[in-house]
Amino acid sequence: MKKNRRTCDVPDATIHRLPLYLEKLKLLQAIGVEDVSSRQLAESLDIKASQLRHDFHYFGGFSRPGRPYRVEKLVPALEQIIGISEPQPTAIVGAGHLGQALANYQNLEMHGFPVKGIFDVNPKLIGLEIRGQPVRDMDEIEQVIRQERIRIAILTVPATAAQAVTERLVAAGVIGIFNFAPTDLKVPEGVVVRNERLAVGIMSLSFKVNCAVLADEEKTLRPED
Amino acid sequence: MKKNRRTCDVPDATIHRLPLYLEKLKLLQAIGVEDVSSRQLAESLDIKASQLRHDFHYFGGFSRPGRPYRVEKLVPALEQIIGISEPQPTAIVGAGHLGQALANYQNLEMHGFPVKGIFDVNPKLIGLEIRGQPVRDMDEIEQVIRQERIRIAILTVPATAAQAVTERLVAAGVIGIFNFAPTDLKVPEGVVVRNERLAVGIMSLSFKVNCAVLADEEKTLRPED
DNA sequence: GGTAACCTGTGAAAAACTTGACAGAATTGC
DNA sequence: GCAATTCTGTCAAGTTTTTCACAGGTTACC
Repeated sequence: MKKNRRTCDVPDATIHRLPLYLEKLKLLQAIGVEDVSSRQLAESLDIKASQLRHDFHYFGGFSRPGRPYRVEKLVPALEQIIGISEPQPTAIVGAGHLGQALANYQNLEMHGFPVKGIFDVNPKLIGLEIRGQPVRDMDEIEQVIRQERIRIAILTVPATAAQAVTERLVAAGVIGIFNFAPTDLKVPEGVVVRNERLAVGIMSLSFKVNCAVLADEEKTLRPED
Repeated sequence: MKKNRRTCDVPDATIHRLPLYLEKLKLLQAIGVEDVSSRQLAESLDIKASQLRHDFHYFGGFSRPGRPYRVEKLVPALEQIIGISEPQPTAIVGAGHLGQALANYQNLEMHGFPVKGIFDVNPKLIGLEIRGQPVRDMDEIEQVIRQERIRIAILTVPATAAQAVTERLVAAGVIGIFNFAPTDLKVPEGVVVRNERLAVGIMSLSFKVNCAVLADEEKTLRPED
């Protein structure tokens, strides 16, 4: 039991670094780099090599000891760990400005999340084509989710609609929700939600900016320190 | 010295929770709630009350002991800590799909970040009006930043342009950058960058989804556990 | 006025995460 | 073949963050 669960018993902090590793490795792969040591990779990401090795250690077997990592092996290994060895068909629910922007964001597909359905309730948006996909009526959502075997949905609907839409998504088989609506979602066990609050992001930036300003003012006032 | 620095010597984890507290408190304020205890507020955010009190303790003086927090006091206190007592004029650089989506996102202004300039190099976009603001030529960026005293910029340009644009922004006086370009920025000391990588977000979601699926499969295979 | 019910601030304990240190493996140069 | 170098896996130490526990303040009710 323990052994099989291994890949999941990983700290959040590590999980958030895995995509960074993968991105950097893909970049290296693209320019033809074959080997990379923990030190090189860590330095380029501005973290400690020991941390990187520690992270990889949760999964193990990425390299023979004594030799650097092989980019060619590491990329598919990380892809499998992250769950994108196979493309993960993805739905975008809510075709407002943000939904459209994400649907246009070609990197989504490049990273393993091809958009297989875009949905909205607004008749004015239905039928609009975005990168080859039509915006569909919400009525079709269950059918498309089942047909395309969509497990991940990106939620860009207004906060007021978010919970109701979530319930439809979950009922139809979605088990991962990337939530851009500024509200918390209640989901049954086994369904994963990741909240992406842009307002929260810019506010924490603002806090740090404010601190930097205060520190600077202080320095100016008392240069003797 | 120490005393004045107090508000900045705060763990990152706490910083990221401050906006959540503020948001929830504003919601409470809107429905007329006057008092809120650490337990109530914490529960609604799905964290421990002790953590909330500990977070507030970094700043101190939010309440008289023995009595719950006053929403009316807490909201402006948090706004000041976060640095949005006064609206923070903000620029959006890059008026592609994402830039436009953010410019349309009225919550930005509601949260204290009025958009005072939208910029792009693409002549087809220049002149387009978004919520009362025209998309301006990048040539005007220095002038507008100085005139509007913009300190925070949202960067939604392609990765290839990001570093060059950053340098112009910093030279003109921007000290906080909310970076949506999938690349790391080099900035001088005193300038704060927050990277918002959508691809990273969806990949960590995918990892957890994948784990949930594996755990589920395992349970199905060996129900005796 | 006294007691019970809440409440926060605070410091200490516990848990989680990061970093340092080093054993042992592979390679390179001689 | 051997020494020097470079590398990972691993565990222990160090640091940070979260949680617990409780002292002391306030109110409400009897």
